[in-house]
Amino acid sequence: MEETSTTWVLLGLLAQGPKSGYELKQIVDRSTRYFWAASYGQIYPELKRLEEAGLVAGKDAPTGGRRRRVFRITEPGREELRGWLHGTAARMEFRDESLLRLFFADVLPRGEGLALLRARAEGFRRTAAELRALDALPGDDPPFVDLVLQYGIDWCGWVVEWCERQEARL
Amino acid sequence: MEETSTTWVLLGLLAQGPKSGYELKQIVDRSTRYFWAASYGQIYPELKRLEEAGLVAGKDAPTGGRRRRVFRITEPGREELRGWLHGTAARMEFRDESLLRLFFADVLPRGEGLALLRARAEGFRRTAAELRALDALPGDDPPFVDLVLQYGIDWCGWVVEWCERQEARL
DNA sequence: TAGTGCATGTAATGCGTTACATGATTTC
DNA sequence: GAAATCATGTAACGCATTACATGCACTA
Repeated sequence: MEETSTTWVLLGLLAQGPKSGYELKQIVDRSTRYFWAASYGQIYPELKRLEEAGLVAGKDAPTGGRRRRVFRITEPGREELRGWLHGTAARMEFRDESLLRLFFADVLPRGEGLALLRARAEGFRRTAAELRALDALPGDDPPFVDLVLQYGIDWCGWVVEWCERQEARL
Repeated sequence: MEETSTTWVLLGLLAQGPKSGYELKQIVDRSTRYFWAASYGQIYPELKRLEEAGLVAGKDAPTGGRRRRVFRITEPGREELRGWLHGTAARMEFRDESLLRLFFADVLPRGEGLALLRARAEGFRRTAAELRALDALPGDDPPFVDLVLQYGIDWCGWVVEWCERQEARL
């Protein structure tokens, strides 16, 4: 099976326990979407592909008359996941508009350029608050899940400080 | 005109002086692509659109018998660019595979999880070196262009330290 | 004269989101 | 009984990359 970018999110989340497509989307939106997004249009077809490849197994599990399909990871699926975890190639892509603005700030008068630094700091302050709220949510996350959340918070804090430092310097 | 994500890179780069589509691509690949990529398949059609909208002006400037078309930004183009620079909405998207790996590291034995931290640090050490090489290149960049490069270098350094700190802690 | 770099452009393809259709259940 | 939420799925669309076609110019 040809792996897509959603393969690993789904396999990784299902390794923590069986879930429906809908649940997977909810979880992604509260966790990985900050560094690895996935939409319904990818999740449902990909689950089908994973099932055909035998990496996950789906089972009908309706709640009342409402249809529902829960997937669990299979042993070959776990194997595949471990293989990927041991891999080294790490795709990495960013699209950071406020950084792009900063990059072109030379066309503006000095003061307005510095305002862009302030705006960037402000944006990251907001994201930091968002992540701290996620952190404060009840529920006990496994250590590495927690570590990554902490990374996000620390990173936002660092960016804010960096912007403030540069603004002061210039 | 409907703005796309390439609109601003092109307008911003052309604000620093007239360039051909080919040159724009070269510059993007050595600078903005770290936080804002653009390919030929976007650049050439977008230049055409920008010209139709009067935001840039193209002129044939062949070198010998080799055809070549150079674009400069117009006053309305500059206006448009300034408008965007003053905007606040800042799109921001990441795809960071090594972070995704870390997020799922709980399925691995402790030691192998920590190895993922080391691998991440290693990746960022390499990127830092790449950026420092760009920085060492001759040529005098405007202050904010330089600032953004410095941001990249500092950020990579911070990530490396963060990973080392966490590895030591766990 | 072969290989590399300059230069433009597009077609095919793939990735990913958005919006929608459908319908059951829960909550107010 | 209206609204929100659970739940699945797909079609249409837009964004972006890749690969290719074309051809000139330089250099080893």
